[in-house]
Amino acid sequence: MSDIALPAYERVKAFIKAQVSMGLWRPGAAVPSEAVLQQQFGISRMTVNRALRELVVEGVVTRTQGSGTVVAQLHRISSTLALRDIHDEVLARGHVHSTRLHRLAAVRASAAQAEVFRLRRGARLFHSVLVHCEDGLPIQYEDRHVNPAAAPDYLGADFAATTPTRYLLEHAPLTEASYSIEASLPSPQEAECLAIAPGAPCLVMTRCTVSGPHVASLARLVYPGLRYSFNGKFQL
Amino acid sequence: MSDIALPAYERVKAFIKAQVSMGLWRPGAAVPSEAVLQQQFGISRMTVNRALRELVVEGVVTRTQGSGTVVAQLHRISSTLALRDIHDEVLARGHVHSTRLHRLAAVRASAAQAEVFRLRRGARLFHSVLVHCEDGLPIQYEDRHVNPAAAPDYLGADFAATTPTRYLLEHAPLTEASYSIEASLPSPQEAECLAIAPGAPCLVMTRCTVSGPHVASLARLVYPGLRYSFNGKFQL
DNA sequence: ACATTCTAGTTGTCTATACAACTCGGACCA
DNA sequence: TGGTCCGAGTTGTATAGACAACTAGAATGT
Repeated sequence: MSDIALPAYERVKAFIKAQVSMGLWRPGAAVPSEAVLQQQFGISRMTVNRALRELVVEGVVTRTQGSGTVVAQLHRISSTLALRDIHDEVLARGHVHSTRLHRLAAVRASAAQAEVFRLRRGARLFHSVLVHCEDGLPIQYEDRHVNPAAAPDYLGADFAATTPTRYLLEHAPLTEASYSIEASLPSPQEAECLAIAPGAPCLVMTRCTVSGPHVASLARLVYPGLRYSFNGKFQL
Repeated sequence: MSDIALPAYERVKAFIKAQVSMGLWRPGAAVPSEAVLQQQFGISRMTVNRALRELVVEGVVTRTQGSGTVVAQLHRISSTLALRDIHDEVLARGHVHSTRLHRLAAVRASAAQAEVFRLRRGARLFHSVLVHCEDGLPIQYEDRHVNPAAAPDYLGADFAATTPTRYLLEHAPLTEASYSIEASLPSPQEAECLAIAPGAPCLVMTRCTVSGPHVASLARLVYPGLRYSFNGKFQL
């Protein structure tokens, strides 16, 4: 097709992927050793090694030192669910993004919040509530608590010009993040802000980010179930 | 900590990640060239090159031939949402998995289905409906259509002993998959099978898999929103 | 029969070198 | 002024060789 002079390591990768994809090499089957592939392709071992290492990262094969290389059991969907700023996301779809700020204040941590942030109960936290719209239609209700230690000037941010996600990425470099996605019903306030019925199902993403030594932020992101979906794709 | 004699390329990776994580090198900032790092660490250029290539895969930096290496703008969450068999998933949690088969039959493709499967309307498809339980509690309603060309013996599979996901992974090697996650309300039948109220919100994953030349399967997986969530984690 | 040792084969890491491909800015020229 | 060319710097790919670390099975000895 479009493979004029593909690099050698890509040729090796393509060859192995083809065998797996066609079902000739089934999960658990042995892949030829580096020495064999080196001879078959007439290239150096380091080049073969690079190809196989990259296939490990892609989840196509697994390798064991001393033993050999085998086709991986389950082929992962590497969905790379990006921690993407919703502003960019909307723009990428060619639409207009706008924001309504509902609340921006300092609060005291509840017991549950204190535990998440690894602070003591009653410690100072920042609290922001925004609604994000795509072409005027609400698509995300963002309820966020922020650790002042990670972003001391959070209350002074201009959320007409930037989003909390972007502000935090820029002021509190990300070292770790975890999330959970579930379905639930919106609270009365969330339903009103999103302009949906109280019984309309919603996608709720709860996201916790860590920056250096601090738990930086805990966000509850509510999406109207009928107007939003997470999508992903995987290719061998 | 636990870093006695880390490989040289890991030391370089750790060094760069630390600079980024601590905010000393901000997104867009230039990373020292391979030649500079080579001298600083007293190692060969190939080793530095490996470290930087791996950081590209991990989404920490971006590189441009001729220009240089810079800290990536947005740090991805590489959640590797696995196409994991629900049977294994339940077992991994230390619980008991069981299955109820509701339907297993050949049907004719609707117009919409024909388009997804790239077949003509009225073509033969297999249709299976199962409910998966964790410790007896329903957690997934699985409505699946399968392309006979990809798995001709699907109707003969023993879904008391295996799951459709596993059967297909074994009989139709995966080359591509796409999915979409959204929130919605269950149909009356789905609500009954999952033993939830008709108004209870659900997570719905629609998943399409491709095997070689065939679109192999289209599945609608319904999870009770209150009993299930997708989780992911990312670490720099 | 059992435990130990050895060995061939495999992957993991690293080096020094080489050339190709590309970018970007400055020098040069019209 | 404006365009062209060149060259230093950078990343991309590839090689041949070396040694370390590990596995699994064969050979050996008790």
